[in-house]
Amino acid sequence: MSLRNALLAMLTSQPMTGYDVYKNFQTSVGYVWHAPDSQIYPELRRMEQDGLIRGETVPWGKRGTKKRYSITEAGVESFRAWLNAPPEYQRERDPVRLRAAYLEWASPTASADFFRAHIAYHSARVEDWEDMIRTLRDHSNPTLAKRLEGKSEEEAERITAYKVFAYEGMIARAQTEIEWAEKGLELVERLERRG
Amino acid sequence: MSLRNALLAMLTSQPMTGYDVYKNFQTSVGYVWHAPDSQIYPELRRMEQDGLIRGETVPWGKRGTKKRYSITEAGVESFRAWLNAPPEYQRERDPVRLRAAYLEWASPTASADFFRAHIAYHSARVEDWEDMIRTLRDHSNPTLAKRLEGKSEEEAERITAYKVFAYEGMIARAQTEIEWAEKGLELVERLERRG
DNA sequence: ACCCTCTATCTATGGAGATAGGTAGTTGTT
DNA sequence: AACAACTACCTATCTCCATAGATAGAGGGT
Repeated sequence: MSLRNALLAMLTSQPMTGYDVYKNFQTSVGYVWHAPDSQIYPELRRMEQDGLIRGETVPWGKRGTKKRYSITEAGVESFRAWLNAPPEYQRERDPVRLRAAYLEWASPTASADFFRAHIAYHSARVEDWEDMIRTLRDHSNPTLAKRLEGKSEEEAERITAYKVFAYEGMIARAQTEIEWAEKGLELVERLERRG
Repeated sequence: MSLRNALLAMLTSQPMTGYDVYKNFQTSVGYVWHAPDSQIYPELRRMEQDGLIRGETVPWGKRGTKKRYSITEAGVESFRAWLNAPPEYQRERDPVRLRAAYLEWASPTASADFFRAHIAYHSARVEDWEDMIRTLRDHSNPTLAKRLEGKSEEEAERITAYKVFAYEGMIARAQTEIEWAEKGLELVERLERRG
């Protein structure tokens, strides 16, 4: 049900077409929640049927049309209910740790490469999220800008603070992964040196 | 494909029935990779068809039978290939961070409860994993004990070290989550006090 | 003999998501 | 006029996983 709430979250900022949402999922929000268009369009249709959003056909060019969705009162209610409900946790399913636990079966080179790839991946994510925080802080983020229209200084600060804090959480997690993988390299070095 | 490799990982220790695997997935290995029996039994059948494991029907009581699976050479090969291949990363999909980013829509009480639940959940996981590390270190873990049979002191140390290191990674991640959620409580306190 | 719990396995349904296509109109460039 | 690139939306298939059942024998206690 998180996809549905990710979509509602976006539509609380402004009305959007499925394509707009898809584009946002590829860039900004996509760094927290990703979804392909083949999942977005059908879900939007279902949400309209459930009365959470309302779609209106608007012209596009001479002959073309597109459908722009707006969140309804029921949609806002549903989104609020999700945020106020206690969180649910998935069972643990961690492919990286699963592999790490059995590295005695891998070659020393592959083990080291594994940790180096882990560091590279999370370093790249840290940069993405730091960029994201920058656009949130200086309000150059268009979705946020739209969201803050007509809001008081205090409200704007509050809204921005939660978003920045969420991305800081992503960064903290990634940095922990990097530190762990660096220790992993040392461990491989120590255990496999004598081989 | 990680389920398949989690199953292979278990069967590198000793031959097991589907039920044995299921039990282990609920306790030891389940703290890294969880799977329900409705997923385990069919996957084992598919793996047998693919020649990765071999099943033999063994008697159980007077009339009953059960099927015990052993890993084959091809299975070991496939497991090794997985461990030596570069890791693949899923797209980001983080329901906790998604919620955190939109806490301006939640009530202050619900926001604080959300972070407290996050702390409680991860604290419980830390205890589970610390227990797990204890049973690995003192070799009271039966699956590990079986795995270390006939191994040299050095080999045993090496095998154990990777498993401990994997769980240390889980703990590090959980502790980062706890620290983040504690900062979240402070943030809620600061932002919502004046409401 | 009865009952409970554990062992051992199976099926069925549905949601979520990945992957890989397809169609059609628009806009801008050469 | 041709074209590429982008906007806008749709479909199909497949795997994974959750959830919720069902069946049947084993082992132990009352």
